[in-house]
Parts: sequence; structure tokens; C-alpha cells
Amino acid sequence: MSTETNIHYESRLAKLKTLQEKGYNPYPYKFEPNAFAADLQEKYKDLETGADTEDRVTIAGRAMAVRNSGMFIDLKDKSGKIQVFCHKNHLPEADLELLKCLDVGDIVGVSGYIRRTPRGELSVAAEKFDIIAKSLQPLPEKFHGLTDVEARYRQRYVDFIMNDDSKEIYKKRCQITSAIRRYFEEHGFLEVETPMLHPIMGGANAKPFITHHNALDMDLYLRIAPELYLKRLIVGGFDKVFEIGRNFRNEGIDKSHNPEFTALEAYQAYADYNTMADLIPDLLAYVAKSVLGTTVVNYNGHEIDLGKPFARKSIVDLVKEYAGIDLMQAQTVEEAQAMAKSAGVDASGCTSWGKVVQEVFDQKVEHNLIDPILVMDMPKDVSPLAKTHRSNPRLVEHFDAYVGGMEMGCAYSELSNPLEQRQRFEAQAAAREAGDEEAQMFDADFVTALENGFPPSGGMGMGIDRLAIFLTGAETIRDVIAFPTLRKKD
RNA sequence: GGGCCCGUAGCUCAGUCGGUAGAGCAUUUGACUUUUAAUCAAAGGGUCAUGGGUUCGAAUCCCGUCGGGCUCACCA
Repeated sequence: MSTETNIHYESRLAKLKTLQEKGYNPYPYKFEPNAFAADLQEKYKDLETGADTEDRVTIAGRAMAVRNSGMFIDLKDKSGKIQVFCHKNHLPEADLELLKCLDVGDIVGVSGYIRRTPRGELSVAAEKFDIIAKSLQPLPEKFHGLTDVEARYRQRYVDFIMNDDSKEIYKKRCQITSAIRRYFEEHGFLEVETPMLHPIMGGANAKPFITHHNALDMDLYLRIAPELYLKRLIVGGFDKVFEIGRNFRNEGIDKSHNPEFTALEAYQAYADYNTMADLIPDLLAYVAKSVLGTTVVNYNGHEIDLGKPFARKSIVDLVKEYAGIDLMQAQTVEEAQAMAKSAGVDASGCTSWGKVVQEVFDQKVEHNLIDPILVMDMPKDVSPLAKTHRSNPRLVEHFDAYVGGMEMGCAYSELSNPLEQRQRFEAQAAAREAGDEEAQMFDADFVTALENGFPPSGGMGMGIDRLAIFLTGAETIRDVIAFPTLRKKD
């Protein structure tokens, strides 16, 4: 961990003072480059070794390496890297003096002409050199870089400076969000914002963060999902809406879970989950194509083509296929648990038929779902906000989308009957009463909203961080979040 | 939260059986000057995460605490 008292800091501070004593400001207001490293590398890729040009450019970036006492500087800007060549023959005396105060990590601005050195390195031969941000902290060693996992996340800016992979993954993640926005806007959806402070938590089963509003003297939950508010907008006549935003869940942290994560939810009136079953694969293919340039994704050694139609199978059929038991034959929890046991799954903790189905699915099926698939028709009791299945009252019209063995998103035919919604909430409240901390709370105003007339609608949700993991091949959710949650250091 | 493992210089890492704290890069000084992890010479840099214990003596052994990793549970 860097401190303010190490020898590097002292040395850099002394150089900063030297600069200031000379009347030089190493923290100017503005500097305008007119070229970027990657563009220059491309434009001059055929320039012969040893050749000079008359072409003059101004570039700016971080000095990543300094050789021969400043004669050669590797400059890195947002686009890439280019060498700066500082020779006394082309540089004013004052600028040569500046080089004595240059450290690796400083941000510099350089004007000069393009040449390719005899060793074949495209360079800007400096005719004007400036330090435009003096860095007081040493950069990690150039060869190994910053590899300490903790340091990488605690000082993510250093990680991004040193590790191009980290930067590339985060950049792609941002492009994914952008592509999702574009997709929905192109399809007539309105991007909306709904509260993150909820008086009643709803829309998902999860443990919440609780905070307090002083003036109202009221506890509030950081939202676990925006669903119930987005549906209120559908009632209000916004027929196609989507929201991209943070959800907060007070649960464990691991490779695929961060306490705050970004979710997409979209709702479309006069549609059902079949509409969403068409939309989700289309969306995923669009995003992959936008960000990766192809629908074919290599993930964990598997080649997955998001451009092909997604399989659709019911969860009960999948359980039958992978666990060899037909849970539709079980009428009670006990029968279902017995069947689960015969398939080697301990479902003794499950309090309902649906939870047994879910448990067997989690243990026997989920990890096998590498190719994209929509797992259709969930048990009713695990999904209190979806419409009862039109052909089976034990199920709801709810599917989960799996890609690469990860649950990527879900969709429902949204429950629109206020009376049924009230009953489902009552069942959840009873489960909550019985000790199920994650059962949903009764939201009376939401029921009132439905009583005002909620059109038949399809809705979907997707975890953007997980999608980013899948599309970038990131090893952990921390790599697709700029500043992942960490324990306080002190 | 449970189990296992880790924490030594700014960074990347050695440190044997418990016996004076090490290297490379980085820094400083000097040399060199069309280098590519530039090179050469020299110097400086440490509360060995932290607090206790055992011991003549602890980076090393034991216990607590803090932080991290893996994993299980919970979960998207």
C-alpha cells in the first residue's frame, strides 16, 4: 500500500518543488492533444525504419517508462502507446531541464514530428515537452505490474493504469450497458427512473439494506428490485418502459455476487412472456454483436452462439431429463421430497412443492445448461408476481434465461389480477411470518395500482454484471465493476 | 457466517532447522547516450499486517485481532 512517507513520494515532491521554484506549473488548466497513439500507430504503420516525416502532432498521456534519462519515454493515452523521443538537438534548453524532474507515472504533453527510430519504434520526436500532471505516487514495477488482488481493487485507478486487461473488461462492460439502452430505445421503450429508497421492499426475494430518513423519521429499504414501481408506470400508461440501475442485496459476496449490482428490467404492455422469450435472445445477440462484433462467444472453453435460436424447455421437463424424476407426479411436498431423495437430492428443507422442484433443478440441472436455454414455467409458489400458467394451475408463466451455465435473466407474463396478487402476497406474508426472511412483503399500494387496471404485460429482468462476465470472460464480478465492495481497511 | 490458505522494501518475490533482513525492478548519485524490462558503478530504503505468548534469542513456533484469497452456505 502506498504511503505518503515513502522515499518515492519524497523524491517526487522534491522535483515538484524544483519545478515550482522555476516558475513552472506542473498542474496546468488545459492541454489539447490533436492525435492519439493508436491512430498514429495505424496511420504510420508503413513508415520505414529510420525515416523522419514533416508531420507534426501534439499528444498527451502518462509516461509509463523512461529510458536513457528521459531520451525515450513510453507514452500511454486512452487509445494505446507511442514512444516519445527527446533529443537535445530538437528540444529547447528549458524543456530539457524539465526532463530532469520527470518520473514514471507523470502525465506529459508533447508536440513534435513523427519518425520511426532505427530500432523500428514509431516515435514523436519532441520539439515541445511539458509535464502536465506531476504524479507523487510510484507506479508498480513495469514488468510484473500490479498483481496483488487486494491492491488492484482497493486502488482500482492503479489497476486501470497498469493492466490493460482490467481496463478493456471495464470498457466492454460500459459498452454493454450502452448497447442495451440503444436496443430498447430502437424498439420504442422509454428509459425511466424509479425510487431506490423503498418504504416496502418488493419485486424479489432477498435480504435488504435498511437505512433511515431523518426528517420523515422513517426506515427505508435500498431497493432489491425496481419491478413494482415499473409496473405502476405501466398502470399509468407508459406502455413500454425499461430501467437500468443499481439493486442492493444484503447477502454474501463471491465471484458472481456484489452487494450492489446493476439490473435491467423492461416491461411491455399488451404482451406476455412469449413476447419476452423472443426479445431476450434478440437483445443478447444484439449486445454481443455491438460489443464483440460477433454473436459467437467463447466462455470457459465453450463456443456459444447467441445468434442461434434459444432452446425452450420447462423446468419440470429438465428435471425429468437430468435427474430422472417427474415431479409433476408428486402432489404434495412430501411426495416431491421423496422423489428428490431417490434422485440423490436432499430437499428436506423445502417447504413447498415448488421449492423442491427448484432445489433439484439447482443441484442436477443448472450447471449443465451451457448452450442458451429458456427454462420455462416455474412453480407458482416460488414466483408471486407472475401470471398463473394458462394450461397448468401449479405453474406460472415465468422463465429464466440461462447462458453458459449462468442465470442471466428472467421474464414473466406479469400477474395483472389484483385479487390474485393480493392472495399471493398473503401467502408470502404467511411464509414470512413462518420465518422465511426472504418471502416478499405485502405491498398494499401495489395491489391498489393493479386494481386501477394493469394491462396484460410481459416483463423481463437481467443482471448486467453477469452478462458482462459472460461476454468479457471476466473471472469475477469484481472485474466488471469499477469499484467493487470491499471491507474497510482500517 | 463455517473450513482451508495467505500478509516480508513503492512493486514482484526469496528467506533452509528459531540465530545480525535478502534479490530484481523502482529511488538517489555518477557514467554512458538512438534505447526497447536500456546498460555500467555505487548508495539509500524494513514496526517482517497487528497485539500478546513461548524462548537466551521469533519474519520463522503458539494464541487473539485486522485485511485478503479459495471454498461451502445464502443469493442474481
